[in-house]
Formats: sequence, structure tokens, C-alpha cells
Amino acid sequence: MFQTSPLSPMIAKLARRHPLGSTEVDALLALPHRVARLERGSFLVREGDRATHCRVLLSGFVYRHKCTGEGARQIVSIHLKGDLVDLPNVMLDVADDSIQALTEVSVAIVPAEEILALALASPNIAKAMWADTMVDASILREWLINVARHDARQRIAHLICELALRQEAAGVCERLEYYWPLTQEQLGETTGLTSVHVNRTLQKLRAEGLLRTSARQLIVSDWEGLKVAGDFTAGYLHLTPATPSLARAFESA
Amino acid sequence: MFQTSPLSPMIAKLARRHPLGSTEVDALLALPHRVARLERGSFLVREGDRATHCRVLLSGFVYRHKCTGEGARQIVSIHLKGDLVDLPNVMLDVADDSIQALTEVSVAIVPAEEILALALASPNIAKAMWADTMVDASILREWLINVARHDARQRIAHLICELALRQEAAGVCERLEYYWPLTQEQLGETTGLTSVHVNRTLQKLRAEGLLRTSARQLIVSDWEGLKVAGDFTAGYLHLTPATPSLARAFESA
DNA sequence: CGCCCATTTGACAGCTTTCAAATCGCGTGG
DNA sequence: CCACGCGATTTGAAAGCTGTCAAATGGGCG
Repeated sequence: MFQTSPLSPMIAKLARRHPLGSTEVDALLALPHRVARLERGSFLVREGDRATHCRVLLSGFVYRHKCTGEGARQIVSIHLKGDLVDLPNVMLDVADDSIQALTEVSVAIVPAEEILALALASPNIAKAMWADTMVDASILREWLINVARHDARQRIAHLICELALRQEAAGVCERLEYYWPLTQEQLGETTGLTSVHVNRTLQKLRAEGLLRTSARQLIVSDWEGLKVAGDFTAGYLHLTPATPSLARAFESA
Repeated sequence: MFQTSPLSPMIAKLARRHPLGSTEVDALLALPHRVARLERGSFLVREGDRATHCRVLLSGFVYRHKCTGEGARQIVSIHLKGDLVDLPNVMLDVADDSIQALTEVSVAIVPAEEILALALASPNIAKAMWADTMVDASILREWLINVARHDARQRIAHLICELALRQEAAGVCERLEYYWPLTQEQLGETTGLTSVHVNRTLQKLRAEGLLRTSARQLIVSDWEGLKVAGDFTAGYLHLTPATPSLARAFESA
């Protein structure tokens, strides 16, 4: 039953942040929601929208972005399976930035009041969700450093390492061979570079034998080398082994 | 009584995020804490520390920072009066980055369990604190854009506008003339620039008549001009008029 | 087969960094 | 009251990474 709800990826993710009891898992499973499918490029949220709903990402990728006054676009986060995409908006009532589908996605849409009431009523759920938003903040700080202090090669290698581990943790794929959701243009919008420069830098990384790309698939040929190239250390992701706490969730369920 | 506790700045700040009732204000006032004074440069937290305490900033400035593998330092946030400086660390058990005093500061030190228990037990306090951490995340996203998409002049002007409004909101000073806590070196570490380039850029801003500096004091000569120069829009700060919700807090107290 | 979007390439300009070295400001001690 | 010392600010010249602007090439889908 836990396995079959569309919300299970979210519950699994939360349980990894803080152990949840059976009543809490049941309460999460009981959240009213409807599932929707959106095609690549669709807006889930536009900057300034009031947060009336919270979307749980069930499959695919979405990204948050914001534009400067001159129209330059910056991607500020990438979300994958299980993420409570607009929880931050719910906490602030309005959206600071737009959220758009990077690939075809399916989402569960939950009314904001429902998720907010549940989050505030149960200390364990609050802790799990809150911690989850704090991990997102930690990732954001790392992105800031990446953009501010790394050169193009480091920035790109760093992001590739991060997405490898996050996709692995979300149970979407293997670490060394995974679906790469970004065009080179979008990779530039994420790392603060031009698509032209992204292209040249990717060529270098390929020439160095660190990775290969085919279609939207990315293959890491040399994980250790890529980590070094990206000055990457995984601590900021606060990854927790999937099994133990999940087991706990099942135990108590 | 509300006014006289060292924790009042924090309570005022939280009440601006979400209305608090008298029992909640009392619970916050009852938090066990001791006040400490730290001199400029002291470490409040070091990367990797376990979060056993949460510090409430009572006066002065602190900043979070992290270093790359090559030793380049990046400041990822600046905190001022009333901020629950290491709430994010408490939520994740360990600190991702170091926190250091930018000026002489005084802080109230609260045991982590105490503040966590209170935050999770009271829905209104949870909402207020959670929203507050989400505003910090919003600021972080704006900093990312600032560093990734703005040139040196825009980055610096943007930060100056932000600190003006945040200090005004914290009730520390006037918007157009305020204490500037950063050296040019640190301003560079915040905006992803070299101190040399920061210096040259500040000279340009001064020559344009947008601002003046004397000692650690910053005077904005042309607020509108500075906003334009910094491509600055205040929305992301989620500032709320101080009076209404504070009044509410007093009413119910 | 053709269209459209994404990737690739080239040459050149420009913002920022680098590396010193000089100057300034200010608190301290004589 | 003035000299000293140290950190912060300022200045110069040269190198480098990244951006800009087109234009060509490639690949997938109808």
C-alpha cells in the first residue's frame, strides 16, 4: 500500500530525513491530491503566483528560475522525483520565481492548506519536511560557491557529480550512467555561463576522458576524476543511506 | 516585559513572519539562554560542527562562509539583529559551513533541543520560523542570480540596496545612512569579485554620485539611482510592514 | 525529405583577475 | 602630542577566461 500510492516517492524521501511513524505515513498517504501530466516547457508556477497548491514531483525534472531586469535567465534549482517542489512558496504565500518542466513530468497536486496543516500539526512530519527544505538551502549555498568561485570546467563537472548522486539517491538510475535533462543552453543558465562556452568546456571534459554523452544520456567514464575536476565533496547533499530509515518507516507501518 | 528580554528582537522578527499569540510569545521568552559577547572575527560555528546550540543575534553582524578546495572563500549569507543564525544547522544536525563574527556581536545561546522542541510543538512558531528560513533561502537565490548574471557594478549596488532595506527592517538604522560591516575584501568574497576590482567599482559608484563612504559608514546619495544600478527589486526580501503584526503580538500578549 | 532545435566553430572584444607596490587610516605606545 | 605599525584601500600594467556575434553543422521528428 505504501508502495502503490503516487505519493510514495515523497514519503520515502521524507522518511530519509526524519523517521516517520505509521500514523504519520498514513496521514501523508491520505493527503488529497490529483495527478497531472505536463509536457516539457510547461509552467508549474509563475513568479508572483499565490501558492494555492503544492506539487509533488512523481517523475521527470523541473527547474526554478528567475530573470534579471535585462532578461538574462538563471536557473536556481533543479528538482527530481519525490520533491515537494513548491513547499517554499507555500511557506511564504507567494512564489519568488517561476517553476517550469524540464522534461515531460507527472506531478501530484495537493492543496496548500492541506499540506501546510499536516506539516504544522505533526512534529515528525514538520521536522522531515523542514529538514528537506534546509537541504535545498544547503544545495543553493553550494551552487553559489560553484558559480562565484569555480571556473567553467569546475562548475560543469560539479553539477554533473551532484545530479549523479541525487538521481542515484532518488532511485532513478545508476550513478555512472544517467538521464541528462539539460540542454547546453540550460546548463549555461544553471552555471552562469554562455551556451557557447558550455559547449567548448564539455568538449574538453570529453577529451579528458571524464565523461561521454549520447542523446540525453550522460555516462561518467571517470568518477574520481570528475569529482576532482569539479572540486566536489558530497557532504552538502546530506545524503542518507536509503535503506535504514526506510526500513524504519516500514517497521512502524 | 516583551521589550526587555534579550530575545525580543527575535520575537519581533518572527511575529512579522506569522502572527504569534501570547502563549507563544511567552514560550519563546521562556527559552533558556545565556548571552555572550564575541569579538570581530570569532567563529560561532565551524563547518562540520554538530549543532548543539542555536544562536540568536542580538547586535552586530555575522556571516556564513565556505571555502573551495583551492581555499577561495565565499560568503553565503550575512545575518543581523534578531536572526536565528544557526537554525538551518539545527534542522540538519551538522553545520555545512562556518559562521563568523563580522563585527563585535552579542548573541543569546539557546540549546538546540529546546528551540527544536518549541519549534515543532507550536504550529504558529513553526510557521514563523520556517517562513523565516524560507526568506533566507529566497535571499540566497537572489544572491545566486546576482553573482551569476550581474556585472561587478550591479552586484555591489544590489548588495548595498539589500543591506539598506534589511537593516532598516531590523530597526538598526536609516535606509540611506547605515553601518557598513564589510571590508572591500569581504565585499569581494560576498559578490564573487577580487578586492581590487571591488575597489575600482566602488570608486565608479562614488564618482557617479550614487553613494559616499566614510569609515564604516555608508551613505546612499541616490536611492533610486542605486536601485537601477543594482537591478534591484525588493520583493525577494518579503519585507512586511513592522507595525501591524507587531501590534498584533502586543495585543494578544 | 524537410524543418526546427541543439550543437559546434571562429575570431575578436571585454570584464575581471593577477601580482606587486604604494598610500592611507587609525589605534597604540612613547 | 607625535611617531610607529598594521590592516585596509588604492593604483598600474598585463594576462586570461568568458562573452559576443554570426554562421555552419548535426540530429530527431513529422
